[in-house]
Amino acid sequence: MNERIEYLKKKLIEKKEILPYINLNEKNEYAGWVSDFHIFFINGENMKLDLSDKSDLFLLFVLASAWSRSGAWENAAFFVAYLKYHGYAEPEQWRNTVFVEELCAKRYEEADRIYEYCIVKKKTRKKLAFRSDIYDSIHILACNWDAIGEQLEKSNDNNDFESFIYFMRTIEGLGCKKRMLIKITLILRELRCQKIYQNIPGYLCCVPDRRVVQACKKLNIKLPVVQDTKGLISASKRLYEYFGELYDIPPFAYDDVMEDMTWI
DNA sequence: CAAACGCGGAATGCACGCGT
DNA sequence: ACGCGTGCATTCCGCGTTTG
Repeated sequence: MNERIEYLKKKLIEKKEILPYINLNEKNEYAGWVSDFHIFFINGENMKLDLSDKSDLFLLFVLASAWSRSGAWENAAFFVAYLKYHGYAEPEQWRNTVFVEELCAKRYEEADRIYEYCIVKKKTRKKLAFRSDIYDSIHILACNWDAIGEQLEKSNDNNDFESFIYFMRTIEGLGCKKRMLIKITLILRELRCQKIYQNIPGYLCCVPDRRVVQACKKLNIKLPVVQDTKGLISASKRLYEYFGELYDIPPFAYDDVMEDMTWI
């Protein structure tokens, strides 16, 4: 393994306090993105998802679907905070199409009001937007919620989470074009980080998004191109070989961590 | 000759500036 | 204040090209 990769890992750990999305535990393993959103509600509570809680688990899937869309990542993060704060996190609610339409109709004002109850250290952007098409996706998630839960249990019992990835791929309407792809491993990563299921292997938990792919090019890591489930699994496997319990975070953070590197 | 690769663009909804 | 056009962001996919 080349020294640039070791340097990146070392720097990442050094900068973990500065870069808010790097949530590491005391062993310097990744604690998961949803373990801390770095958003505080006005009642003093910290925005996070406890995945042993049923409705928080639902919100993890909502986040993954919202993140499968284009647009600034803050939009998806604050959208989930909005749902959590208002208690809009029950699959039963989202199966009701009237509820979905009503919420979708007031998405502009709700996005504008977010900073009335969400406090952040540093505002990364002033304007937030809740995409209209994710509301339908949440409805689809809610309608498939029982089957998703069964598939999770089955995968854990059979020690086969690849079939969970394939299953998620069969659901239409959760992603950018049609179906969710690379954010499926994000779901598994968060579940593994919070130790909700015992049999999720680490190599199914790395997310080869655009940022990660570009950093890997700079690091001379040959990442398989992700265009289907098979490619996703092999890319995730490769990332895990290099970064282990830090998953995809080092290449994700590449630009932020290596900005002061002078010896490329 | 099938499988893997990789580029470019479709898809989608919002941001932003401009003119009226 | 409002509508319009252009550009942005990101994922996912089609299809031609390379590779073993």
